[in-house]
Amino acid sequence: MAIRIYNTLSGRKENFETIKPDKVSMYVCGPTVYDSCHIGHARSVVVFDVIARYLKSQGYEVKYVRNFTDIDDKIINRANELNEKPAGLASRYIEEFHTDMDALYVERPSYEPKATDHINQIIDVINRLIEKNIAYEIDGDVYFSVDKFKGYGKLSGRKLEDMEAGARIDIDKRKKNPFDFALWKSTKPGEPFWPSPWGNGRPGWHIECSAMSCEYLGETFDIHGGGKDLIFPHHENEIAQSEAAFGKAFAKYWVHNGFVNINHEKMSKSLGNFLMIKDVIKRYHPEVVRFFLLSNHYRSPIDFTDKAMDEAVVGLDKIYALLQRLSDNTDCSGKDGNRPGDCWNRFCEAMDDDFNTAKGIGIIFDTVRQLNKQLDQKTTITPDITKILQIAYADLIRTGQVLGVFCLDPVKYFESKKSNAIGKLDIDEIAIEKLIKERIEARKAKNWAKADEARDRLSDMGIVIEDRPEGTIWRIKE
RNA sequence: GGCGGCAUAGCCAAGUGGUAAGGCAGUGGUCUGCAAAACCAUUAUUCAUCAGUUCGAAUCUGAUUGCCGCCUCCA
Repeated sequence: MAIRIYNTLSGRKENFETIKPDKVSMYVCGPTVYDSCHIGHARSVVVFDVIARYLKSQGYEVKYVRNFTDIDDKIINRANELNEKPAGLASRYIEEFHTDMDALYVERPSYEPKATDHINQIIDVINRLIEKNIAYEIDGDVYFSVDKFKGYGKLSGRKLEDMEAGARIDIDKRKKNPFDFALWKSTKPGEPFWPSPWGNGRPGWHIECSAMSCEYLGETFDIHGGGKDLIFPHHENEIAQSEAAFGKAFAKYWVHNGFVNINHEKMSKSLGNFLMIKDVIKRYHPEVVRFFLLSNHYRSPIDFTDKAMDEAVVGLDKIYALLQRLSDNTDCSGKDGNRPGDCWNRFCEAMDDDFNTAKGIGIIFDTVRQLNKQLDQKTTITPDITKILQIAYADLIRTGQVLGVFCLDPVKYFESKKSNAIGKLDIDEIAIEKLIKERIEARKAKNWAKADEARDRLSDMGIVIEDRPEGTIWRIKE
C-alpha cells in the first residue's frame, strides 16, 4: 500500500515515491532562536517527528535535517535589549529548544545545522545566482531578482502582478522589483558580520535553507516541511533561490502543518496568549501534549483548551490502563507479537493516507475497547486468546512508538502522574494508605457504613479508589 | 484588494463518489455490598443553505451564508 502525501505544490494528495529507493531525504524549517518555544513550535516539531518515525517504521532510511536560524534581525534586536551577544543568545535558546523537545520525546534529526556554520555554502549559492544574473548587488546588499525566476509564486499560488495591486510592501527604490528579497545584508554598526565578496555582512533569512538543504541532502530531495505560515514568502523564496541556482527541481513534496489556537484565538503578541512548552509541560504530562497535538489531522488547525487537554488526559490514561491490564493478565512478550496484526495494519492504512494520526488514534481506541472486552470475559485465558492478546499488545506498542505516546511502563506512568499531583496538591500518602486499610478491614467485617465513610473521606481529599481483583488501588481525581 | 482553507451529533473529530470511524459528556443496563474501572445498549435517515452532475454525493460542480489563515516577523 502506497503512502500518499498532500503536496502543497500541487494542492493534491500524491503517491509518495522517493528519489532513491528506500531512502527519504527530508528538510524541515526549524526555529529562529531568539525566544522560548511555544506550543505551535511543538506541533510542527512533533508532526514531523511522527512523519519521520512512521517512514522509518515502513522500512525507509530517513535522512532528516532540521535547521536553526541563529542569525537574524530578531536575534540581534533581542540580544541588544538584553545587552547580550547574539551568538550567546542563540546558543542559549538552542539549548532550551533541545530541553523542550527532549521532554516531548522528540527524536533528534540526523542533522541540526546552524546558519552561522554554513556561511561559505551560503556565499557559494549567492555567487551562483549573481553569476547567472539572477541576483544583483547594491551597496553591499545582494537581492534576488524575482522577475528572473519564471516559477516565482508556484508554491503559494500567487502571481507577482496580483500581489503588487494590494500588498503592503516596503518601498526600497534600489530594488528592481518590490518583491526582490535580500540574500545578503551589509553589516550595520554593532552587528555580527562575516566577510564576503560584497563586503562584511550577514545572510538573509531564506538563503540558509537553500544552502544547508543542498549541503546535507543535495540539490533535489524528497520532503520539505514547515508551518503553513512559511509557504509565503519563505518557502516560495527557497524554491526560487535553489531552482535558479542549481537548475533543478528543489523539493518533491511540500508538507505544511496547521496552527495551534488558544481558546479559539490565534496566538499573537497583542493578545499575549503565547503558550510556552516549558509551561504547558508543567501542567500536563509531555505524552499528553503529544497525544493532544496528534488528535487532529496535521493540516487542520487545532484548538488548545482546558477541555481538550483534559480529554487527552482521559484518553491516554485509558490506553495506559489497558496496557497495564494486559501485562497483568498475560505474558505480553510472547513471540506471537512478532508478526503485526489487524490493529497495526489498520493503523498503517490510516498513516499511509497523508499521515492521518487522528484516524490512527481512533483505531487504537477501537482496539483498546476490544481488548478490554476480551479481558472482561470471565472465561479462562486459553492459548488462542493469549495469542490474540500478545499480537494486539505488540501492535499497540508499535503504534505508540510511531506516535511517541504510551511508550513508558504503565506503572511508572501512573506513578509519575501520582507523584506529580502529590507535589502539587499537598497530598498525604500515609493518611491515604491508612484510610484504605481501615476500609478494607471494615469491608471484611461487612461494616459497609464504616467502609463508605472511609471512601467518602478519601473522596474529599480528591482521591478515587478502585477495588480490583488484585487489591484496592487509589488515584487522583482528574 | 489578491490567494488559500474550513463548516459533520451537546462538545472534539475522522471520513473526498457506494450509503456516517473514534473520543469526551449524557441516559439506561451488566458487574459491584454500594462505588470506581471496564463492557453492552442508546445518541446525526443525515453532513451550513440552495441548485446541478450521477443509478448513487458529506464527498464532484456552481451560487449563497458564516468562520479562519496568509499576503509584515511568525510553527
